[in-house]
Amino acid sequence: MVEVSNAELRVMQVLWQQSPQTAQEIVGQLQQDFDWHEKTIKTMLNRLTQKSAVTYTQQGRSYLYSPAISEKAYQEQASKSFVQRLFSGKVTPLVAHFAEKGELSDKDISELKALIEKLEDRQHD
Amino acid sequence: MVEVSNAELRVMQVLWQQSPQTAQEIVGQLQQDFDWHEKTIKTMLNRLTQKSAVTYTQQGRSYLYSPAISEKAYQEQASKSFVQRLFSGKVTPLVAHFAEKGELSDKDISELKALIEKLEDRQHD
DNA sequence: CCCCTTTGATTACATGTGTAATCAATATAT
DNA sequence: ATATATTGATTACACATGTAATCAAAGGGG
Repeated sequence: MVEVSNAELRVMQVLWQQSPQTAQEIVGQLQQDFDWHEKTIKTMLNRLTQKSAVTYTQQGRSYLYSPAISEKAYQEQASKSFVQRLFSGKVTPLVAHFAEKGELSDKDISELKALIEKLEDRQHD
Repeated sequence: MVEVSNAELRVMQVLWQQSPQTAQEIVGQLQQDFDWHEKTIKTMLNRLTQKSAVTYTQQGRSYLYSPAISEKAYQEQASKSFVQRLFSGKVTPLVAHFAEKGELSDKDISELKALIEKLEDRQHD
């Protein structure tokens, strides 16, 4: 399983949003949100390619970068291991925390409700 | 916000389960689950006290350790920042992943349902 | 053709983390 | 009292991470 650090994740997210992109484009995207030096971002791209989390194709004198792992796959893997570590694999307590802290909007609640109903239907198989 | 590493979290969990405990007891607990050297665990206790995640009271020649932050507080803080980082703060997509992967038992589903219903009631205020 | 710019590659360096070993103070056994 | 064992404190060391600077190769401008 590819380990992506916190800062590296930001780079992945830019690539998940759109790919392929040149380093220059990626730097542009990230600098809209973070105060990161271009060199710093290049280092991350380098490390991400080394970990095979990002691939590239030569494009003239520069590269075109793409994610090598999908956002969905990453989210699933990371969520599972997070919930495992903190909640012994149970997701309900996590949701309960959000609920308790009033972090759920009405929209969130109805989405969750819809999700649960779909799951209940599936139980009747 | 206190940053607790992965390995350190294991120590915290032992203390959350029961406290206070001596280093020896903590080592005993952890070695049931992990192949960690006693020295390693002592180091973690030391680092945790330095970060003020764990407190202690002198007990003769040794210490009695206790968590300085509650499990609940830690879970809340960590969950919030995790969901923020990966899902822009939305918890539903995380639950959806679990659902999709069949990680939810019937019991999980009914617990979630009960939770949602309670939340809906609250909406009627 | 030669110099400057751009781009990825390499190197740097402080701090965190996993994983211990050694040290120093103290209690204990003989 | 002295040697030993125990306990926390200090030191060690490799690898990860955040944050860049420098290097080297390759194009572009004059």
